[in-house]
Amino acid sequence: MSKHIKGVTISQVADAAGVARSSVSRAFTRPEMLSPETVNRIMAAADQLGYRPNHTARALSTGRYGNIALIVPDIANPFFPPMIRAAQMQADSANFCIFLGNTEENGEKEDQLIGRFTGQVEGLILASPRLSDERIWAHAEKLPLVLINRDIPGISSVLIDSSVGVAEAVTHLAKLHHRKMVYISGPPVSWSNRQRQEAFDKTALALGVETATVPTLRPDFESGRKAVEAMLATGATAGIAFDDLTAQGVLTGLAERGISVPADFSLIGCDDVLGSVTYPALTSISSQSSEAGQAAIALLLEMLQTSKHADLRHMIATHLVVRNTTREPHSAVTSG
Amino acid sequence: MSKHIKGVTISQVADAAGVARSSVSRAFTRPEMLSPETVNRIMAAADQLGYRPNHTARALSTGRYGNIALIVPDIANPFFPPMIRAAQMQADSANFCIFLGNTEENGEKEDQLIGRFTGQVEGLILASPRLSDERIWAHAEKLPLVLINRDIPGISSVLIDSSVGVAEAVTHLAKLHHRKMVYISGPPVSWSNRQRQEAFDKTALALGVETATVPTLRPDFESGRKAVEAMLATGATAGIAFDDLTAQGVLTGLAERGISVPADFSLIGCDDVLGSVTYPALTSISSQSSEAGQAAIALLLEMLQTSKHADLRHMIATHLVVRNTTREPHSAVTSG
DNA sequence: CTGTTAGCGCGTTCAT
DNA sequence: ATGAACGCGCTAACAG
Repeated sequence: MSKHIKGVTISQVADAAGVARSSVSRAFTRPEMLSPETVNRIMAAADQLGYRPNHTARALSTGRYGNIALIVPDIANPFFPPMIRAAQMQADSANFCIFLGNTEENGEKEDQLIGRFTGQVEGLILASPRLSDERIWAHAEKLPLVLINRDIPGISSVLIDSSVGVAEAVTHLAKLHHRKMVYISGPPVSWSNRQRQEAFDKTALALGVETATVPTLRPDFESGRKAVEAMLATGATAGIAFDDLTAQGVLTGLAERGISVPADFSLIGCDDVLGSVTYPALTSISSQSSEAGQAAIALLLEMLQTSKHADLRHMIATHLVVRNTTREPHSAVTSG
Repeated sequence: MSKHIKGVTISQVADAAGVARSSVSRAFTRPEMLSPETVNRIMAAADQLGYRPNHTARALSTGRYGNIALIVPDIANPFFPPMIRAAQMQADSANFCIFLGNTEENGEKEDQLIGRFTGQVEGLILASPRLSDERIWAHAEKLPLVLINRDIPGISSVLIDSSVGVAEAVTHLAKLHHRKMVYISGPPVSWSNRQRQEAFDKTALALGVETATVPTLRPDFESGRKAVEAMLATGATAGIAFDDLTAQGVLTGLAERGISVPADFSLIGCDDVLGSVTYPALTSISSQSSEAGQAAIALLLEMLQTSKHADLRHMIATHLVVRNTTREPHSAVTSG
């Protein structure tokens, strides 16, 4: 019980205003219950003393913490900042504060962070969690939980349906006469990755084009760069990367080997977070991560106001944005 | 006092283990005070019931919240994510949680957020605050506070000293024989902006080159794009933008007008957060925002452990990274 | 309308 | 080594 910076308490205000503590409390939460006169007197005393209601004490008493935790694998991945920003704004408008957690793509750290948040959060948002279904279920049992980019029965989630976009991408490449394509994959435990891989395989099969898959360690620039060798070894003439960051790494790796894009190799990214800032401007599968952030908070707030364990779902569409990293392969007959 | 999801309390564990509440408390905070035997018994009962100490109740009792608030103007600005990430990791290693606040470049919102955090954080980190010195002083009086990119007497801060980098940039351009340069400025209340503006003016004056300044509304892509017209009207042949985002907007605005970089105009950014992903690869003034995030938390933790209102300072150096957006102007005599 | 009384869940003296 | 009692700052019943 170390003495910290003197926080003005409700009692001091009560004394100064000559009323009971409860009246001060009411002045701040239910002013309509008090006579305007006393409210004024209390408020005057309050901001003259510089009183601010103590969030923690209030939370302990009401059971409502007014906080939400948002946990992401990697803040530095450009997919997340817009999501975090949107979540922040949505939470803000409901007077909620946001705890941010960064797991470094690590499931254990995720668990650890969640533990640290329990007892001060009303709900949890897990974006692209790397945790097992079982662990997530366990957490959802103790706390309202909304997932982003992960589909688990019985748990609310916001899903970016990239299957449509991936199908468009594969079709686009097939139309350009690519006969063999490679998928540069993301984290194996990532739902988005599995979804993209499946859409990739399925569409390719339907169109009769050959496929290959190259794994990466993490969805980032370096992993993409390092994947280039294995990627080229597959003999594919075009590739779709798990995300834009990986694609950007691939782009660099190819340039380092003197392989020019799109002349010698066609590449498509995912998430469309780099916009047209890469060179060549990256063809990518667009999703709105900001919408996901906004929707997740909205869902969670809705769950908080009603029954805890609703199983709501919010889908977000995707589509292909063609820019300058795709073209016909050399082997193809120039069709016009 | 609505009944929420059954949180296992210390009393339930105490009953289950057949001991007093205080013993359970001790088992979690001062195990050495108890006999190993009872500790075991308590722990067994605890994690059999799924008990987790309530962060909030503990905070109220000890006065130590274990939380820190980090407030930034715009999460989506690529300067901040690395900073946030580093801050997060540093806080993590000290078992602190991080509240994230996004002010949308708005001073009032900043005030409002700080208010919402009081009573649940032990300290505050304000990154590139848009608040007045007076308001910041007021806050610092009630709470340990560390600033990033803002220099106020008596308040601890982490400063990215871009004056060296800016001087290098101006010198670099002058050596290329540019005779008139323009500074595309950032938010007027931004300390970094003032610092960069001053270094720009001072160095230019010393080198005898003409200068001009063009204001922008916000440090983002759109503002940069819109500033191009005014920028060109100055007749300058080279420009230094407040940050990379603005520079990127300028780059696009120039391209839209058919003005090629660096052939027709030379451009330098600040922060070096876009790396070589722009085209042409942007020459920029490098700073390590991640170091700032890490240092700010370290400073704050240090302040928490000692006297509250220390006035510490941490400087971070910058330097020019030359890439492909600078060249001699047409008017210059080709020197070799 | 307003004051009085009980807790919220936990840490911490003070006894034992 | 352990238990009983009090308080952190605030909200919420219950009176009046």
